[in-house]
Amino acid sequence: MRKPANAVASASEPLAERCVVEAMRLIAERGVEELSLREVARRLGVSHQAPYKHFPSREHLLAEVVARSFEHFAEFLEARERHGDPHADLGELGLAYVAYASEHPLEYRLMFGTTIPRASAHPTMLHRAQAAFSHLARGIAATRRVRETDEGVRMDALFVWATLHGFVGIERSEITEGLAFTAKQRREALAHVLANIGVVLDAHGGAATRTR
Amino acid sequence: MRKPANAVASASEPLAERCVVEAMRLIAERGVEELSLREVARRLGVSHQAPYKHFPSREHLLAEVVARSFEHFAEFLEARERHGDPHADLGELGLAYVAYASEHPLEYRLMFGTTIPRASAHPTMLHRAQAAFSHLARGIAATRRVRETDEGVRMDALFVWATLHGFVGIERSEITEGLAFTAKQRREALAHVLANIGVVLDAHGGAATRTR
DNA sequence: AACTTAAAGATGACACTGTCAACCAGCCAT
DNA sequence: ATGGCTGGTTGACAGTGTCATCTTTAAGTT
Repeated sequence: MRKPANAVASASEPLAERCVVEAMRLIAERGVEELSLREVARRLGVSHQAPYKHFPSREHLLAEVVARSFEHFAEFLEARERHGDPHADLGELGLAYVAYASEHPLEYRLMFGTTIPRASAHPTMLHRAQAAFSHLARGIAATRRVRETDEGVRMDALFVWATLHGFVGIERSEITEGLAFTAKQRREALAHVLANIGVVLDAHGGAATRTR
Repeated sequence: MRKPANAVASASEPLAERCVVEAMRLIAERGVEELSLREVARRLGVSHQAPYKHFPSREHLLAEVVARSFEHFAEFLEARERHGDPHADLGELGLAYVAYASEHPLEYRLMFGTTIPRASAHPTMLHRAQAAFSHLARGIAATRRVRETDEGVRMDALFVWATLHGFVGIERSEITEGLAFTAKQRREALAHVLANIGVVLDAHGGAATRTR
């Protein structure tokens, strides 16, 4: 139904796919602001108008790239944990979240930092985000004796997500660099934030994640 | 030393000031992506190159606008609280933070959502951000018997900031709309997040903020 | 087999952008 | 008076997204 994620953009691939791959590469090289349909076409050795046969506008191509990033993100989260113990799994999930943001800053910034594509216009993107959220809610619910749809679980999931998201967002925005935090302190900050999350989950549910 | 913040951009103002004001207006109207130095110049009835005498590039003008937003933000936070009780003040600070993001979404998004201007290149912007941060740290320190520069206070300030920032970021990004949260639940979510912050601060310092 | 049709791609044009270069009016200090 | 600096103008250039208009090529239909 879909091409495998590790497919290489060879000349035999359909142009739409090659456009997406090349766009991601271009963003990785020069940043999302520098993404240009013409440059994509140029690198693909194709006329500057060819991509328009597959994407109505630059924004639509960007939205497709963002959707891919969400997919990649979900796969990344899925690939971790599985320790058997729900509490440890939840801790691993938090670490994986931050690790992804740290290892793939471009894609993370694409997903949460890009204001260009209005989410409501691209439903598949929302669907992917929803999947990631219920992943988290499931992890929290597993540490208690309640369902994933439990009100408290959903509230706490929102809290955890907000905290992690906010942390990487602030760290990414280079503002902390102007705040006289050393590199060591920033690493400690992550541990501190995760520990605080543990405190909250501990207070609301069963014993929470251990920190390190 | 500085023009009053509510100054109107009349023709008698220096051009640099008028550029900033008009840029903010333009961003409010059409979004940050549509900001164009030429359009600013056009609306000011001045040549398209005139703004370049005051701002080396488009990015520098944007950085100045962001710096103003930080200033506005700090003033907004400063205008609240003052109840006498440090704990209540801290709670008010949290509410004010979220209120600002809700009432001035454009400026908030400018401050934290704009990836365009690399922060390190614009020191005044960083300085303003630092001021906002120490405001928060001061609020937390006031509830304990330690200084604003205390390590634990700074870590907790970072945590609080991250949580609030992440919350408004997620709420703003329309992702929650795809998550089947009702409007009432989202209001409750704010209270829940603030309460969780209170739990953490409570665990680390003196008795923390009350919720509602 | 001949003809129709629609898609995929190529060319060219237009309005718009940021930015570089050169030029010009004052003004202030020497 | 004159030379330089500051703030302003005009003109040009390379890029960009996007619209309109071909050309080719492949798939169907009769």
